[in-house]
Amino acid sequence: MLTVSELAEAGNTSVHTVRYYLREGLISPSAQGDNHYRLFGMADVVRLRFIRSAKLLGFTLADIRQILEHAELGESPCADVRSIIQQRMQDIEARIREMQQLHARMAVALEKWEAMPDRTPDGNSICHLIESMNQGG
Amino acid sequence: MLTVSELAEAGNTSVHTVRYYLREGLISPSAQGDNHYRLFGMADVVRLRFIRSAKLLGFTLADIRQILEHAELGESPCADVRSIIQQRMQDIEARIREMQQLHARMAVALEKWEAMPDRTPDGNSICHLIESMNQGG
DNA sequence: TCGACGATGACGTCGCGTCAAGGTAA
DNA sequence: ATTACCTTGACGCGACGTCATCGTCG
Repeated sequence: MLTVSELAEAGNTSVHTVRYYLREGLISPSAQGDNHYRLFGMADVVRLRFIRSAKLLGFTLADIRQILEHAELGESPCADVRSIIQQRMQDIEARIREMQQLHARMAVALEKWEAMPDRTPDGNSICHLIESMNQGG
Repeated sequence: MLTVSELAEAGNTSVHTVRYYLREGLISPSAQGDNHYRLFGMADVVRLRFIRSAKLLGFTLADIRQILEHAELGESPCADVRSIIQQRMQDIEARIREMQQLHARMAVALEKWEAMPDRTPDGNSICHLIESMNQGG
């Protein structure tokens, strides 16, 4: 039987993550020692590794919880898994596009600012560099 | 003099955002009515619009706080502004790369899974689709 | 009188990390 | 006795959104 830190090591993660998953009910100890220590077996290692693999593949913990619940009922979670990851891929694509647009705005600003002299703030503007982006683009 | 909601409208944002900035001390009311209402003038509108513009350019609120503090001391924040945005651009680039790598892993997984049949979980694996990614790539 | 607005305050988001105060193992 | 580990619990992050409860305006 493994302790929390041993389980964390076996699952290639941190004790904080393991404790968080315990709090959230994603994993639960297979046994309790007389000393109140939580103890885990190989099934728990398999489960933790599954959770970590799924996270690395882009599933959220809410996704993983749903998959685990299906699996515990003896149902195949495969259909869920395939449809969830398609949704997550679309999420990621949208976020990448947003960040690329932001990056483009930043590049435009920086290029414009490099040719502008420094100035102290006055009553009309706080930082003329930033305020210049409102009209100019 | 403007109320919170009027200020929010003038700054093209929400009352929640304005109240958050008030809590954080990024803006503060120019006056108080007898009724405890917070009242704002045109200088506050300028300040709020500045904050919103800077956010849209990719500055964090901590960045903006620093810029505002320099500006309030009468110093030019231009050097700060230019160096901060370069840092934020690097941050964004790193995050975009991470998300692109994640997206690539997801695409590989999905393609592999489309050819795999559904299966119910057993003692060895919770979801063979996800566990197949550990060894296979 | 009533609905839209104002105020303060606490809690949720996501996935942990950090810190505190204490008990236990070797 | 020391040190590293275990426990529970609360709080921090970023930038707000949401909900609750209350007072105020028109």
